[in-house]
Amino acid sequence: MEQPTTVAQAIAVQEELRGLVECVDVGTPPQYVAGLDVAYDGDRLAAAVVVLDGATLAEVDRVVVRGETTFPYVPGLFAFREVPALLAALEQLGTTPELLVCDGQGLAHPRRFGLACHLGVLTGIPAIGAAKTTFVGSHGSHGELARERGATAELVDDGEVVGAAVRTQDGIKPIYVSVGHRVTLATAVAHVLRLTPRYRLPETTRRADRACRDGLSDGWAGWGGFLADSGVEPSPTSSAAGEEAAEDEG
DNA sequence: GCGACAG
DNA sequence: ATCTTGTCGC
Repeated sequence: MEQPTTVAQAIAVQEELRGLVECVDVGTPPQYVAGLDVAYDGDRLAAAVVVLDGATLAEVDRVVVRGETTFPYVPGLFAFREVPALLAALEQLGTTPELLVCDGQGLAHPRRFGLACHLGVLTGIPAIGAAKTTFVGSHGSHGELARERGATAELVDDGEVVGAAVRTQDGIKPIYVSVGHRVTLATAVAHVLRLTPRYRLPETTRRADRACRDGLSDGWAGWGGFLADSGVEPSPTSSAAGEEAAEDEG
């Protein structure tokens, strides 16, 4: 039952896989870090995986696949909408990332099995969730997080610490980080801070967002199901100068 | 009971 | 997610 059709089936899958989440650090600091995101245009979609060098944040690989939606957006079942395309993109990758930075929640989910947990468990690759807004839980009463970059506050839901609000830049809205798989919350937060030298969102997320969005524009010339446009191509459009107007937010 | 609800 | 220009600020 890996490709559920109904809400009940999807919830059953989450209940079944949630027990496989590992909340511990494994391996060495990642050399390759991947950002994943999906963009939509009606029932069509483009999923992107962009791999960056963990130390320099330079892009080393990327894959964009296009296809069609197979599951509607249902709060709490978001993963079932994005996972098929993201897995297809990961398979096309010529590199093996050691960390997946997902655009959504990990354990900060009503059933403690958000997108990051789902992708982590299915791939076995350490994964973290980095969301722009909260889904469950709050941090208000648990001490306001300081205005400075690096400040954090526990994200608590139903008396349980499910993640952390993380201020990635001075004086800007925090993002919400949670464990996906094979990582601890502290390590997940550290990774996010290393990936946000300048903007609110991780570089991985920003690059993946741009990639899948561009993938939607590039037309649909007779696709045959998750066709991929991949490889390390000398970025023709985006260059060094004039990239100052790019803001985060969805 | 009513509203809120990752992207 | 997506609809959307100019504008304020560093």
